[in-house]
Amino acid sequence: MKRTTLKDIAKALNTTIATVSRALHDNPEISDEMKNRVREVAKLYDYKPNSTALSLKFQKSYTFGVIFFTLNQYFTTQILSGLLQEATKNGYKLIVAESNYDPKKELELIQEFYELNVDGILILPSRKLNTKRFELENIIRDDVPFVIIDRTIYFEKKKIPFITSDDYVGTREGISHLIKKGYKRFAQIKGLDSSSISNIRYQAFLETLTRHKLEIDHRKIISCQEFTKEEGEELANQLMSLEDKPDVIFCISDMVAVGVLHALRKKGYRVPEDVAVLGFSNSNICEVCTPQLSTIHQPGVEMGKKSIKLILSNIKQKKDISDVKIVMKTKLIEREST
Amino acid sequence: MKRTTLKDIAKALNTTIATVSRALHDNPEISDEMKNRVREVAKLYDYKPNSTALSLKFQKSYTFGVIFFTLNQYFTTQILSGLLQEATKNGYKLIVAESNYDPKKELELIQEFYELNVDGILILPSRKLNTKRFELENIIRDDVPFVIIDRTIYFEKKKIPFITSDDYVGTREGISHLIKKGYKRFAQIKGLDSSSISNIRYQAFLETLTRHKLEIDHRKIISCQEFTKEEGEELANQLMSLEDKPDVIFCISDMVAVGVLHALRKKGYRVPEDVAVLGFSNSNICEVCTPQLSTIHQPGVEMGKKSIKLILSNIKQKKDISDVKIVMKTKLIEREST
DNA sequence: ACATCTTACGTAAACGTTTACAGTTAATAA
DNA sequence: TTATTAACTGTAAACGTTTACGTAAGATGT
Repeated sequence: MKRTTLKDIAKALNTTIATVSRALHDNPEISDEMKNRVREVAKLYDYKPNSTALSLKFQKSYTFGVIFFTLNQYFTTQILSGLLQEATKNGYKLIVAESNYDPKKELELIQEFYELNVDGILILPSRKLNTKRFELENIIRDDVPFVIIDRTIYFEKKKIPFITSDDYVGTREGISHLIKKGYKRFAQIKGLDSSSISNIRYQAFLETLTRHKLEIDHRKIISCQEFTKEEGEELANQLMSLEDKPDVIFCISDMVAVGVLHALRKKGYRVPEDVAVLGFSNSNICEVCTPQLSTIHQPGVEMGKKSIKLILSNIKQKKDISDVKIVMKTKLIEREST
Repeated sequence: MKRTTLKDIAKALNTTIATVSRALHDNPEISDEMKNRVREVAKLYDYKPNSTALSLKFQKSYTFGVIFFTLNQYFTTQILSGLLQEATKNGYKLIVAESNYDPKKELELIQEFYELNVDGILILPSRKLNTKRFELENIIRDDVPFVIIDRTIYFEKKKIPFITSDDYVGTREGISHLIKKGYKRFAQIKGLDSSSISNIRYQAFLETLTRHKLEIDHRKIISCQEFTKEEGEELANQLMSLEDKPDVIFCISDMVAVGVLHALRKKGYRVPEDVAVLGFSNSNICEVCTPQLSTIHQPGVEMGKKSIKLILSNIKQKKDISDVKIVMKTKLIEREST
């Protein structure tokens, strides 16, 4: 029942593990006859090298650690799929962990990954991790590649590569398209101020309106916390109770946008005639809701793949990736809600 | 930059690694003075035991391998969440892999997991793996616990524990509730005949109708393959083109049900007045679509947790789990579509 | 005939741990 | 005084690999 080892094969052939190891690696110092005998026995015994021993020997695990703030979103699972595809394709495994938005847990998980001798760490940090940026910076080791996905965090001393979607351009395209359609009174449901992503979209929102000489009404720009449908409903009601009601509600996430749609329907507003609603991410719910939700597509799977490629370029080709900032193209997806 | 090892500490204190190891394990044979000195240096050097070395030594990795047929469904990611929570809580890691419904890949991944010395394997098998049951049976090793999630596969010689949701009772509750409401002409969109899950729901569907003396119209029972929205639309159209149109469409998944809803709306049928639609799983899309989808809740997170508990009961308490068949309660969730 | 070079294999150290067993010293008992 | 014991620490093997180095035998060159 025990796994067969080099020792077993050596014993069977009355030779040493060194010879067996070399034979299996097709080392030129080993005679063809011996190689054949070794291979035969190896096959017979179904020999498989012990990867733990190899890890110890070579000080690498062929494993990446990945931390998600949640796996409960379509976008994050798309990233996971991309990561898995590209990792397994290259002979790497993924140890997956979920931080549930807890920055302390995120730091702990990073520590744990180091103790596991992972060959690299990828993280989708929660917004809150930004507040622990200093701790994060101090914890990150220089000898294990580190990649930040879906967020941009800048540090004092260290340079850490990140990979995001081009939310700026995505937002600009979405908003300017709506402007062209004649919408004028733009509202935004953004995230908290501590979120880099939210801020980028906010900036793009503001600047696009400004460039088109549209007035910006700051009472129409509000923040949500949990990104839930319920919150979307609540905030939509809040927005529609303004005297000057918006004719566009640009949301931080698709789920929030769905909440907005529901609230609008309940109040009798027509979408997209009275109010246009624009989501973000292009998750699977966009085609499910009524009206179907226009949104800005983030290429989750591709981001995952690219992240692995990035980290592998550091490991395999020894490329310095500390300066890399990958920004992946987004795409406006027009459906019924705009 | 290198990790500090026992050797480093030993050298610093001019002693041996054995003493250091013992001191760190609070071995009574070591003097308190030595223990203190060792601990001090260990702290100073930020010593962390090398888990790879421990894995090699103890022949365990504190790692489980998990195989998903897809991570692109709400239900499967819920299971993943549950698995992760319970695993990390117990100091275990998860290596995650996606088979993308490819039975060959599933078998390969299992092999790979064995080579990685995982302490256990959990799998959500694709329906197609059933056809490779023989290969699967032969590949499974007796010394590494194996758990099947969300599917029931019976083998010739081996006994493998599985954990599923009680789809039989769930279906029965759903259908009989609809019967009570006065619906009479039941249609089912089921999966392929090779799917154990689909068959259980099919049986429950038939038997519930029979018990209530309702006629079963086999033209109203059709199969889908990909479980997509588009397929749901197509099959709904097919069902509604029968002379004797159904007044209930019971679907194999929520996404299929959403497709059905869309098709019905396009054709002008009212839901739930003309046709009731019932999904399965209670995924996040149920509250998103219009009308909101009634469904049968499967406790994904709990199933994940329970799976880890099960496998740990084998590992830690040496319980024989080969006979275990866990069937978790489902729950009818009534929303607007019924 | 002798040095030299190949060829083919063995020895042993290393990766970082744990732990059975073997010392060493000092204290205690006879 | 000497044997016994207790308290502490060191030695070395083991987990399964890889690989620098050593070595033996035969082949080649002069």
